[in-house]
This record gives sequence, structure tokens and C-alpha cells, in this order.
Amino acid sequence: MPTQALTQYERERLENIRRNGEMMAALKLQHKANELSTAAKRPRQEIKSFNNDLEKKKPKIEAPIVIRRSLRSRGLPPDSSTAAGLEDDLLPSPGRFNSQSSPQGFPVDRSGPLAVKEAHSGGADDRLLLDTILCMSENAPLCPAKKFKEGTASGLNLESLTLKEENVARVVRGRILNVRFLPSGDRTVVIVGDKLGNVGFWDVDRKEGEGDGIYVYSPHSAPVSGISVQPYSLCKIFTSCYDGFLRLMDVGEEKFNVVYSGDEAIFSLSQLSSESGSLYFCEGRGGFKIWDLKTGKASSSFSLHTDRINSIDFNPANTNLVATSSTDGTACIWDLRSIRKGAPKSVSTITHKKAVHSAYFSPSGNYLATTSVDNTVGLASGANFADTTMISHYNQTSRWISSFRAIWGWDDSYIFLGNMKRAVDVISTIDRTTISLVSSHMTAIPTRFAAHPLTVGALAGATAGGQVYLWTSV
DNA sequence: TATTGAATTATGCAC
DNA sequence: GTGCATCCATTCAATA
Repeated sequence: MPTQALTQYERERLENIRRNGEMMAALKLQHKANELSTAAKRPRQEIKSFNNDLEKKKPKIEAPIVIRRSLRSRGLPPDSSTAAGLEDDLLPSPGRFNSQSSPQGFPVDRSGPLAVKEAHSGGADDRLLLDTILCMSENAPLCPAKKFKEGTASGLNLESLTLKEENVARVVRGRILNVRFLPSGDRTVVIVGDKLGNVGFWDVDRKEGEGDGIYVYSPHSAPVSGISVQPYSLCKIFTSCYDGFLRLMDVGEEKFNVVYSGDEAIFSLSQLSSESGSLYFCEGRGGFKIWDLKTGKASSSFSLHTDRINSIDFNPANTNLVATSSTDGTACIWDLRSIRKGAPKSVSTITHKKAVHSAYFSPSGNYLATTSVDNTVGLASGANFADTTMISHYNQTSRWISSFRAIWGWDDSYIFLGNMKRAVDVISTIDRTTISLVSSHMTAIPTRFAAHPLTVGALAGATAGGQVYLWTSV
């Protein structure tokens, strides 16, 4: 390997990986022997889960999670070859860092475009999934990824929400950070991203004889921080990752292409439901970028917070307004038309006592709901969202559990979020009361949620154990 | 102000 | 049912 062509940063990473590899090798010898001898007997879990035959076959060479940090944040001097190194990242170069074993046992290079086949790491033969998505895409080519009938009464009856036994699945192995629905009314497909870099699909409405409907890909080498389905095109799915990569899963092309590769971890990703030319993402400590997909360049770049930005959300009624939530303890609403580079000024700032993990606009755009580790859910409304009320909610998740993020349902009346007692809490915005949805099928704490954009009552909750619970309205 | 270290404790898996 | 490994999240207090 031509080490002289690598940047200092990359050399450090290689060294780190080598050290980890040595340690792993020592630790894993015994572990692997145990694994092989016990791999035959397994199914303890009653719920359906991805078939890990492929996982069993491949030698487990676990690449360490390498979180990208800028030279600046690591207190190192600027490296003149960084830009070149970045270019390098976009080219396939076998044997480079970021490699992990494929199902076939060959190392997978995660620094360039990846074939879907190469990234496929678990679950059934994925031909069926790819064809299903293509078919869904053809049937609903003009179906935008936006909320159900913005702001109008959805007619949801909370008491009708149930969790059926068959609507529980273990989709991925790691802790889920992100859950989404494919925006189609035809067929329910859930997409999740986990801490290990896996992107899992669950085809809930599969037909008899089509297997368990679970498919797993490993396009990333670190936690998947965002999933966004391209508006008007179900077969283009963007994912962002702590490894600094933004990828596009193109179902038609059968590729996980590299859209962007930066030096810092990407913590959040969003797109406008009405426009498909740009990606909006946050990286490092407070960085916000607008990425032009046509030119492949950043059209804007701002520093909006002093710490990581955990979520980005557009106001459905006025898409010039974007809300960001940050570990710096604030959630801000920005007007994209008047944001200034030097000292950006927010339209409104909601201040919490601790980190804010989400800030989402209600379907009508009249409210903003924030979730903070200071044990509150904030509700902002009125002119410039200046009227703020704080609703008490226990948000202390432990080390192994992702932070809670309160999401909106199908109209402005309810907010959904996790509860440490293995329940889904529903806050009514009308009387500010909280009720809990419980089920004996929910054996872990749901922390990240998605409301189906077209089906009222279809609510997916995801856990630290890779499970997804799909609540439905009957 | 930046860095370091302690504390937190749910889940899956193997037995 | 019990015990163990996970480990790179996040916060906060203590330190330089």
C-alpha cells in the first residue's frame, strides 16, 4: 500500500485499525471457536429476525468504529493534503481503511461506490426487495415524502392503536438511530439505520411465501445518523453516517453511491418534500450544509450552533423556515432567505437547560416540538414561535439507549415519544396530558419513531436491540 | 476554555 | 432464570 500517498489523518486511522485488529485477533480466536461450535443451535427469539446465515459464514473481522474528527477539533495543524485525501475517498481503492468483510469473506471497500450486492449482509435474497421497491416506485411516481394532509384533522382514535404480534421484527443487530417509512400507500416498508452502519429494510406487507421480509445492507462503517427518501422517487434513498459519508442507495442502479465525503461526522440529514435538488445536513460541531446534488458541491455552509446538531426539520407551511436542535441546549428556527454567514441570527430560539435532541414542526407548521434531556418536551407556537411551554417528561435514557425524540402524528393534536417503562407516550397538545400505550409484545424501550406519511395510525418505534414495533390503527 | 475522567445501566446472548 | 459483555453516548464535574 502506498502509505506515502496518505494524509497524516489516514495514516493515524490505519495505525489505529491495525492496533485494534491485533487486539481483536487475540480476543476473537477463542470467541470464534465458541461461535462456530454454537452457531448451529440458535433460535431462542420467537420474533422474526434477519437470517444471519451470511453473518455466520463470514469471518468476523470487525472494523473499529472510526468517527471522523477534523484536524482542528483534534488540535492538529492543518494538513495541506487533506483536500487531495478527500478526493481520494471518492475513488475505489481496495484494501484501504474502511474495509470490512463481505458475505463472501472478501474485504469490502467502503471508501467508494458499493454495489448493493456487495453491501448486502443479512436477510433473504434481496432480489424480491429491489423489485418490490421498483414496483412501488412505478405505481406511485408522484408521491412526495410529506406528511398526511398537512394540518387537517386525521381522525385518529388513540384507542384504536394496537401492536399486533406479527408487527414486531428484529430488523438489524445494532442500536437503531433512525427509522423511516417508504412513502407509499401501496405497501408498508420500514427502513432503519443502526449504530453498526447497517441499513435494514422490513417489507411488512409481503405476501405469503415471500419469507420474513427482512433485508440488511452494510453500506457504512459507523452509526447511521440519517435516512431520507428522495421526494418523488422511492428508489433513491439517502443515508448519512458518523463516518463522514453521505450515500445514495439507488435501487434501479443497484448501487450505494458516495454523494459526499467529509472530514467530520454527519449527525443529521434532511430534504425538502417539495424539492429534490438539494440535501441538508449537519456535521461536526454546529456545521450546516446545503448540498447541491446536480453540481456535487455545497451551495451554502453555515456554522449555526456551538455543538452538534441533532435534527433538521422544515416547516411544511413555509419551507423557508428550518428548525435545528443541538447539544448546545438550544433549538433554533432559521429563515433560509436571510441566514448570514458570519453571525447567523435565528428567527426564534428555544432554550433548554440541557441538550436538545429534536425539534420538529407540526403537520400544519403552527407548532414546534422539542425534546431535551432536561426532562421536558417544549411546545412553541404563535408569532415567530415565541410562545413556549414546557411539558414535563422523563427523558433520561441510559448509556445503551438512544435519546428520545418526540415526533408528530398525522395532525397537530398528538406528539409521540418513548418511555423508559417500555411504552409509547402520547402527549395531547390540546390539554397537555400524557397517556402511555403499552403492549406485552413491546419487550424493549422504543426510542426513535416514524409516523407513516400516508397511512394514519401506522407508527413505527425502534429500539436499541434492533427491533421495530409497528403500531397500527384498526 | 479545553481536556479528562467518572458515572450512568438496557439489552442480547450464552448457558 | 442468571450472569456477562457491550464500550467510542452523553453529561457533568474536576482539573490544567
